[in-house]
Amino acid sequence: MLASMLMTPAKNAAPGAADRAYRLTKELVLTGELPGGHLFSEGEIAERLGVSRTPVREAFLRLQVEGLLNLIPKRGAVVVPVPPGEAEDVLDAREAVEAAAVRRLARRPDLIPDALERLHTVLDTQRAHADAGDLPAFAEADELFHRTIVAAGGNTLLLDFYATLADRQRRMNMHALRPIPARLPEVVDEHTALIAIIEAADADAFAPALRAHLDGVHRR
Amino acid sequence: MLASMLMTPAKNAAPGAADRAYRLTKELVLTGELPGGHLFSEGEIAERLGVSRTPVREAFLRLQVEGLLNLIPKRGAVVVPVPPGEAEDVLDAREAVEAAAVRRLARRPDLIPDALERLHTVLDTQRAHADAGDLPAFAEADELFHRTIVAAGGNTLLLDFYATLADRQRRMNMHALRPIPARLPEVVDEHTALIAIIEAADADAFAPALRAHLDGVHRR
DNA sequence: GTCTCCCATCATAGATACAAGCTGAGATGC
DNA sequence: GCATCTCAGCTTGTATCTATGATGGGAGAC
Repeated sequence: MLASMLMTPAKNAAPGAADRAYRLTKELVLTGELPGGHLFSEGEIAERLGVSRTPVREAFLRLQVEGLLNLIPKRGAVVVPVPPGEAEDVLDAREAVEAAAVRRLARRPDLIPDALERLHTVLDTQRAHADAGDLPAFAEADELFHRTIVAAGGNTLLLDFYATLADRQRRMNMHALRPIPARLPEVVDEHTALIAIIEAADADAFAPALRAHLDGVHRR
Repeated sequence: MLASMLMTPAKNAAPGAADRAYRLTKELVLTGELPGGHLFSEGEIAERLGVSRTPVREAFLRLQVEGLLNLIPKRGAVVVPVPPGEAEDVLDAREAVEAAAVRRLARRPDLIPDALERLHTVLDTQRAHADAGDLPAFAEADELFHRTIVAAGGNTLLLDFYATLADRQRRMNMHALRPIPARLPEVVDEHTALIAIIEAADADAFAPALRAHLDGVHRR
């Protein structure tokens, strides 16, 4: 399910018409190209990809489960609009999930060294992107950093859930904020501080620090 | 998405072959009638329900997204076995989600009175079932109690996620433990204590109390 | 007896065909 | 002009059909 997790971007040797339909449609929704509330049909996507309706149907079902599409029985599919308060909900959920991962680490200190190594690697990458001023790459590294924290906890359920949160965050950011170049070093510093807290296995200190960090980045 | 949330158990006027297939298959997996690791095919379910394979395929896809089925390209569907450590993961996740809900309540005290009323109602029901010694009803009320806490937080994302956790918990309990009659009053008492903490809006006290409670019930 | 290769069998993936429901625009009556 | 009725067109839901891939068991070589 999270197959493309840590592998190189291009890998899937599976052409799979259903997957293509899924990815395309999801991308259209997440980027806002299909705006919230928009009604469209399986046929449109099918034609656009040159496939039959069957794989598109499959894609729509997955997206409905993810809560991005609302399938109306004999009418079509509507893009679920970003609900009011979604930003708050996503941030709360992210905080809860990441904090849970760190709590687990505090209980299982043997997992910490490996986690630290991965986090430092990601952070180095992110710092390089910040220095280079590459905003998209920076944002991607940022997402990877936080996901790495969650992955370090080793809780598959939380990791999968976190992936859906990242999707929603991406969709929101599309319409709202983009990273401010001047703040990039600040973000890197805060990440460094988070790593220090993880290293100290101080689970109680992590949650407030993370909240402050997320607030600063996403609620300015 | 969580349409059947608070409505009476049976209601959906939509016969929908796809839904029937979904519910049947999910039940077979959750009850363990289809054991973990078992390989089966769309055709079996299709024949059993007297429908074509198409709606069954739909059901299988949903179950794959939920992580209960693993669809192998040209082979069939295997029931994902309960992974080792799943119990720990579910409990950690439940703790994280419920605690997040209570943190939100602590930040939004205006939501607390309504939450308390709902919780007391559910708890009364549960107490009655305990007195009557109705174990299944007690277990159901127990699940509703905890879900009510999450719902009170008003975070749709967390509530939906929590529903999937409840499914997994149900599946695990099928193979492992069942409630011990002698402990029922104790559970009610602990729930009462949790409500008191919510009433006091003491978010910091909630997480440890919940962990102790869940440990007592599910990790004895 | 054991290993290898080949193919009959079975399962999915996708395309196509068909049935049934919803909707909105235009016709109709007043 | 306005309300209502009707129906053509579009969309989904399900069934059926075809192509392709995977597998396991048996024939045959050794």
